[in-house]
Amino acid sequence: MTLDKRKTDVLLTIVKNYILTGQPVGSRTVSRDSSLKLSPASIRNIMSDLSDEGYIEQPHTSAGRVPTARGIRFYLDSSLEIEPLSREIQDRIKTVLTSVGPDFSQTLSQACKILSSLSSQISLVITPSHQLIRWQQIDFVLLRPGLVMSILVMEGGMINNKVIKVDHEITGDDLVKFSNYLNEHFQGKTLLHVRASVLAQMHKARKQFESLYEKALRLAQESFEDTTRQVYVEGTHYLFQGTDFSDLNKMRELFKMLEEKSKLLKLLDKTIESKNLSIILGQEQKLDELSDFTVISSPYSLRDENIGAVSIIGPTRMNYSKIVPAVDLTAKILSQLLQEIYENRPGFSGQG
Amino acid sequence: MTLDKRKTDVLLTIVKNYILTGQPVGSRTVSRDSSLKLSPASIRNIMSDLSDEGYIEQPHTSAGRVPTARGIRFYLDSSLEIEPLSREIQDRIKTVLTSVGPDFSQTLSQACKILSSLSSQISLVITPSHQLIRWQQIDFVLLRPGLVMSILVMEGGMINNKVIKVDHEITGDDLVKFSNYLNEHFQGKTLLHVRASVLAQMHKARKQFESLYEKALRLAQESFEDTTRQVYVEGTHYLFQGTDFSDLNKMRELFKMLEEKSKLLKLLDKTIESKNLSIILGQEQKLDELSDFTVISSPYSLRDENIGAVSIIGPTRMNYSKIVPAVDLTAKILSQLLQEIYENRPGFSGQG
DNA sequence: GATCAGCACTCTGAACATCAGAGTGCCAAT
DNA sequence: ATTGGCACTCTGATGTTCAGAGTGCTGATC
Repeated sequence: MTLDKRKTDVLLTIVKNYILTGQPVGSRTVSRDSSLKLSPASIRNIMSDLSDEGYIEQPHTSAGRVPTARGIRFYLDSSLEIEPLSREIQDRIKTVLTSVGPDFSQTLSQACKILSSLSSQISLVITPSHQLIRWQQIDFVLLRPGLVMSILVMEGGMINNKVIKVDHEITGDDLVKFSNYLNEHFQGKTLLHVRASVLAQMHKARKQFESLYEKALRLAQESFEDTTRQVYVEGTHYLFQGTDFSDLNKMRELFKMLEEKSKLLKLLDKTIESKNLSIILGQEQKLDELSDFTVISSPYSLRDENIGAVSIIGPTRMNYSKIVPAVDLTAKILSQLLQEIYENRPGFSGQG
Repeated sequence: MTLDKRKTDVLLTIVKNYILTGQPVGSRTVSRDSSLKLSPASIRNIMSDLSDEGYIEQPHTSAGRVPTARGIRFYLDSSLEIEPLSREIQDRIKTVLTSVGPDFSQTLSQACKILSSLSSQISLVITPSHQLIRWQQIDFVLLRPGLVMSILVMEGGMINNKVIKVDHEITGDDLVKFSNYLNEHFQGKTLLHVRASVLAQMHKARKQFESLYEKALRLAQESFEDTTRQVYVEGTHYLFQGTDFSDLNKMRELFKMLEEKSKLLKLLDKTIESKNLSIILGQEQKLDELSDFTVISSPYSLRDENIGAVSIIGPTRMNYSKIVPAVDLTAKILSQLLQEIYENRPGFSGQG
């Protein structure tokens, strides 16, 4: 599905102009802005072809052309030149992210804020997938008889708490034994792996282990549940800046979606899988809540494995060449930070 | 600032009608709807007086009248008849709130959700003020050398975590000593009190205590900081339902505010102080971000002391007689739950 | 055969006029 | 005090006109 030089040139001129102005683009504008020296009449012929091929469309007979999702996609794939971020902005992101405390979830929250303010768009950041991240240590604290808090420390310094109901007979000493046992056996594994092992062990447990360890495993399993995953959302008010789309319904749908964590997680988790930054056009994906919106998402990683993602969401018509590198850099810096924390962790420095 | 029977009657008719329709109310409508049997012409005279006294105003010369903040306030103070909630809805709130796990912050989050869906408005719930709630127990967990997690359990079962940087020399044994010391001395005090005591003790510490306890106190102080307070927000999309106000700017301002936790907390914390439910008219309070919006907020309590609040925020024109009791009841049930948890706590059941 | 000037045609959106409807204020009659 | 009547005002819907922007097509030109 390639286009010849002329068509490409015309299409890109249209897309760029549209992104800049938000208005349909006419043949005369293209003739003026394009590098090819053609009269509007010739341009019109080319535009007619592009319409037939589905790259652009007319809101009505006598309007200019507006790029379709396909047209935007072509632009993104073929010619998105990424403006390198100014040294100043790079430093700003870096200092903001390194200046927060030792709690990595706060770093993520900060990443969300800075990204939103840099891009003037809604920003989303998801905490690491429990499926993918390795754990480092688990602790249990007896809050009162029958109630335990589990504290799960992951590689990279992320921390997860959960309050769990247990038998009233379990004592603080039991909990220490539990955590020792679990730390010994499962350190350095992903939660996905741990959960599978736990289930397998529990199966065997009936014969081999005393019931104490059965309880430990059951407790571990509950701690690993995905309920503590988070989505940080910032900058919702930016949605009101593009006053151009009067379609309040679309906005409402979006806000509804932003409140449904599970839906957001499902969408963004998909972007973790792709190696690099991904751009999702709502129109293209037939996502009702996202029609007219675009998601730009880039995964962050630890030990070269993607575990989470930072994203922005905004109107299809946005300044990609400015925003893409911002999302990209934020993700990269997060990865770098994680790696540093990982390498400095106690007891592991020096060895693999 | 009382009004005679006739004026009162006319004003209330106007307010009720306006809340119902959102449209300016004319003299004929009032004549028809009001209980006094007066012709439109007479009504007009009364309305003219009400205008002069600032209870109602005209959008333009030939429009009907719209109540001012003052008019709404009069309605709220004088004649708000609260529809009792149906048994069904009462039960629904109760079951939702009692069905969540042992973590009280999840109960609060659920309260926010159910309240938003019941009222079809944006709902806000704030976690207990650290100034006001008493603590029950503190624990420390050594995450790695130099990094500690503090776990603060409050009366009523609320739990607060914080990750704190400490000296690398502090060991797990030290932490146990710390928590024993703190639990012994400060259990049952409010955090405000504890913080003051800690500061005082630290002053004396130089002479009387060994440096270990100085460290304990310093750690305690950091755990008590207000940074972990939360605001739950749900139902933002409901703001789009009243399509009538095209003023996107107002909406944008509101969303901006909803993202600023500190500002929200400041606003809502004030409502904790009042004994019962309070209604804040943005217009009345000269709150820029809230002009045209109303906040209905009711405190929840433990041991007859207000510690937090549940609220909804919506257009000035909303169904008060339906929403007020919903907010009220939600707060009451939360208080009840807290009380139950409090009374069942271990080691205290039976004694004061 | 690609290019393009020229032309007829279409559609939008702003400007303007018109008009019914809703509401007001005031006055005079009851 | 109450109210019917009347002149007045403002809004919002409707219709008309018109310039502007853009298109598609045709036929001449290189």
